[in-house]
Amino acid sequence: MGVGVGMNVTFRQLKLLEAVARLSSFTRASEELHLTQPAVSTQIKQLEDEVGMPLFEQLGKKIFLTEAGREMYEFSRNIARQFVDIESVLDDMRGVKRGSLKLVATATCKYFAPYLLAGFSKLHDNVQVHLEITNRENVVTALQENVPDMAIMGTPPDEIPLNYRAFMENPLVVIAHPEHPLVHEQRIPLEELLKENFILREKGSGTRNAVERFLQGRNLSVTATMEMSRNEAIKHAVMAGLGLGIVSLHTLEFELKLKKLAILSVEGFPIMKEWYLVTRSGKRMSPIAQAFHDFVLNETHNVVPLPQIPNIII
Amino acid sequence: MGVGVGMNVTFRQLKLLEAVARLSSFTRASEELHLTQPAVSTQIKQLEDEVGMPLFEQLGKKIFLTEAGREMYEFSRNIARQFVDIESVLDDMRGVKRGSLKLVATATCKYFAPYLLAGFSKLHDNVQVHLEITNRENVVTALQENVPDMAIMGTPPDEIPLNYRAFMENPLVVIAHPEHPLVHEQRIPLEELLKENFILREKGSGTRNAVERFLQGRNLSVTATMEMSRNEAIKHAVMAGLGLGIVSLHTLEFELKLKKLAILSVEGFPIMKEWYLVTRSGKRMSPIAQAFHDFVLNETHNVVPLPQIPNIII
DNA sequence: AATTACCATATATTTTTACTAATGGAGTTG
DNA sequence: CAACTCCATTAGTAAAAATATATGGTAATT
Repeated sequence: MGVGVGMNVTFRQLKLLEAVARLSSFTRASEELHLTQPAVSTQIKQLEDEVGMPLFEQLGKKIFLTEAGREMYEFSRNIARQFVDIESVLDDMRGVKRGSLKLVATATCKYFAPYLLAGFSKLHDNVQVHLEITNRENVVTALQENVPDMAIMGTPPDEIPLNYRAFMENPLVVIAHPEHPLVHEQRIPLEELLKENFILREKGSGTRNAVERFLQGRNLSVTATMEMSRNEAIKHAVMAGLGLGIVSLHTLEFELKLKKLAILSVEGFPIMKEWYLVTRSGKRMSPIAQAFHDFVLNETHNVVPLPQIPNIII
Repeated sequence: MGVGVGMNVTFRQLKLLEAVARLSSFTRASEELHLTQPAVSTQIKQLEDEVGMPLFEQLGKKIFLTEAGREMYEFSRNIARQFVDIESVLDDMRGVKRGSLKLVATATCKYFAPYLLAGFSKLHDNVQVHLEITNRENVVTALQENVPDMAIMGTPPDEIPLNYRAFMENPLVVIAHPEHPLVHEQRIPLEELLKENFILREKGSGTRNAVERFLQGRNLSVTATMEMSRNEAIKHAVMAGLGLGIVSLHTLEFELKLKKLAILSVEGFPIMKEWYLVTRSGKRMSPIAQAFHDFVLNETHNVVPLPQIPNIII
């Protein structure tokens, strides 16, 4: 059932009550509110009917509140106070001063998404940003359930109607141990590359899909000697000399600087994917979400460090 | 200035918001509130215009609250809660369960008014009763300023328009020291009485006025050898043998029982005044005030002990 | 007694609100 | 793909609510 408010009191009546009580005059209240005096009289009368007791009494020229009137006056002050509160909350929300932003992103985003959040947070003090990093499947169900304001992922799903915007390149590169024999070759043909052992992400992962689509376009395919569900695990396997890997360049910031891994120059690589900002179509974005959206589209390149590909001329 | 409630939100809109949010459906909300779906849509839209942000979003078939919507939902719950509170307060007031009653009374009332209050209080637990005993002048100004719900006095003033109802007799009697020579005479003629010394209330007091009017009607007058502003003082003076006094019978409860004072049998006495329950005309009596008014008119004789006049056959 | 200040009330008018009916869009379901 | 659900929107109409205008009463003021 509903709220159980039996009374048919309107805010307007409370406003009038407040004015009349404060000014001790129907006439002056009517002037303040740009009404005629009878309008005030009838409204107050209706309120009195709702309350079931007189709220004012006129003795001679003077207007007094009855006891019920005093209660209702107090009540209307309380209500007014609540309005002031909610208004300031709404003002803040409109001004992107306050609120929250909930993001969901696929695993690889953890290498750059924090830079985006940090940059955005710096601009909006009282905005709570929440980022959940999870696998692709969970990202999709989160979108379906309308949990986040937005998602960040490499390939928008097609199960649900979505809006997406690419905002950054996502180069997939082949990585090898720095002392791997292929490291110093240029423009390695794919056929040659595929003779190597590969440590890949599991089937169904965005990266794996992209690789397979890429090879399929050339009537080739790859078999993984090992499958791993974490980029970190793949990198370590490659560092351990167990084979080659294919990962997003974003995952390699430190390993390249420390020369723990090398990027191979392979024909057709890097596979150029993109990172997408994804919202459910029809989603009414909050001012904050909109602000973040704009921020990402305009400022990503200023905020996210993309590792350089050192030994390859594209 | 006013309350500063800029928003033109109506209570109705909040009710709809609450219903839509609770049922996650415009259509079902419209059914619950016996409205059509477009009516709900337009009201919510107006509310959204007031707020300046969308409150709901539709994704697929499902309706979700936006963040602003959640704030407004919370807000409407708060408001509804306040309404519930005030309603119970008003219910109590209507049922005479709660509230306050403010009385003002002239000095002599202190001998019986407490019995009225006690009797009334016994019937109404949570009613705060306040009684102020003061001189006649203050009672009048209190009435003028509309401070009390009601006044109790012996002679209603004619300076202000009033309603008054007599509720109890107020016999004025002549008192003497128990060994005064006149004590055993019956039907003492006034002329003889007036040869005595008199200790009277000051001019302008209700008792004094009544006495003077009474004598004036018979072309007589009295001069006070002493004037005192307190009934207690008069009684003590009489007990001390300084002369005769004229006081309300109500003041004599204990003195008669203890035979400290005697009442004389005087021609034309006791002067029969009455006690009046006085309200400003036009005063809208609260349920409590009304209840007290009725109580006094009906129950006074059960509650107030009126001393018997022992040695006089009226 | 006349005037003034103030509120109540009746009637007329305007504004708001809601309904009906119809349509369209978006998404879900069979 | 068709049928269906749900909400948005529009137009026309009816009903309800709020307001204005005009008038009258009461008490204070002169």
